[in-house]
Amino acid sequence: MQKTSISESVIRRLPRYYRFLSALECIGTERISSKELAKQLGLTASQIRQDLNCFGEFGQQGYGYNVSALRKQLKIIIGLEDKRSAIIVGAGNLGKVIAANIDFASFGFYLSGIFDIDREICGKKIAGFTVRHMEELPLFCKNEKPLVAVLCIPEEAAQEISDNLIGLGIKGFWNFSHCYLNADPDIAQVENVHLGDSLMTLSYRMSKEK
Amino acid sequence: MQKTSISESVIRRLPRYYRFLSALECIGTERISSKELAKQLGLTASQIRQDLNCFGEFGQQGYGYNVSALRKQLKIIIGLEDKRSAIIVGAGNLGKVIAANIDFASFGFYLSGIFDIDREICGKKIAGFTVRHMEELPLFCKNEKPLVAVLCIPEEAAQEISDNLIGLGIKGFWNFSHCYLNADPDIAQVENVHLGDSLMTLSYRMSKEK
DNA sequence: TAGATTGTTAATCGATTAACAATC
DNA sequence: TAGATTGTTAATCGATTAACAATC
Repeated sequence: MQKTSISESVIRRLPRYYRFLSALECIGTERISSKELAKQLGLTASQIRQDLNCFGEFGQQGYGYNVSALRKQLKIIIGLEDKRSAIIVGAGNLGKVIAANIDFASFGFYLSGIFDIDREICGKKIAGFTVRHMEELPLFCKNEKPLVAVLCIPEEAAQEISDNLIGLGIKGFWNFSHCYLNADPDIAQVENVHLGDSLMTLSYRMSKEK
Repeated sequence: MQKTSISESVIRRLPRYYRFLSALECIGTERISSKELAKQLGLTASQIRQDLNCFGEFGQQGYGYNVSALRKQLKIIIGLEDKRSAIIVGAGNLGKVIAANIDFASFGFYLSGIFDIDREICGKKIAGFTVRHMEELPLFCKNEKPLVAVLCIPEEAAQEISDNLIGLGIKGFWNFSHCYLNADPDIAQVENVHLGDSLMTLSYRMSKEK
């Protein structure tokens, strides 16, 4: 189905393609050429054709790409049609926002539980879920077998907790704690969301010293 | 002070260097070689030396780099010692989390105001700031001259509001709305935080179809 | 058929890595 | 001095862009 190994740069562009095609489909556009797509996304037509051809031949000479068909393909490629169990670990402000605002279903996940170490928070309802204490994790994971953990915990706790979670069968982390997790890529995938780094790059570009 | 133009890849690595050096300084490490730094960060020594030499000569042959001196330099390079006014636009869940959890001062910014369009929210206190109505923005910007706006608003509103803000003198956006803003890089810098795209890349890597 | 646009190969460009003289 | 490690130039690698035959 796909070329040997897809580069990180290509993977990072897939969501943009998918979102743009979704928007096109919404407004009823039926077909689009790589040239037009490139123009709208600020890329080159070559690049888009190269990227898509990593996964198959989705276009037609002389016509271009069918918007809904290509969108559907990308949806499958990115894995958005899967239904994978996810838990949130850490029910502070950030955990709450994510539970309430991320539509996991549209990313191929469903939320199956929210955990915190603070007994004050446990028992409260967030986004329809009763927050459980982290000591319930082993049993919960044994039964529910969540695949992914969203880490909304402090930096200091992240490495230890993620190690434990790997032991409980977690295979992927969406990591909001301010650290880079150390995990064997054969065992677990880590997607770091490093808000501080993001703000620093903005700071760099705003700084006068250039 | 610096080579003609710094590549995006280098800029994205600067925050990691800075954070790692901060951690080293915390535990009292005085010097470090590019070799050791590379090992710890999963990069190559060459790359680190190349990156740093974009900005100056901070090391010493036979010794390596002085941790606090290099950290200090990076702090200046990234602009973290600046004091730039920032506002939050959109005081929903996300705006609240950012107001409460991001230590703007450590990134070279200070929060000067929080705005929302919903009159229900206006007047309430968030992180010590009284939420103001967005119609106060023109006057506020004229007086306070904020440089950066953190956009915590829905996708549909983002382009229009950011255009208005540019008209009011805003020169940079930390954009949490789920869209890519269209802004002339000569006029305003945009740093997009696209949580959906981030989760999609994790989805891709977790998907079985490979 | 003629025009358009793909998939794909070749050329270019830029970023990463390796090598090494300079020097602390 | 000898060993270590830098700054920097050269070599390699990979990603992007250009070109074009295939074909709808």
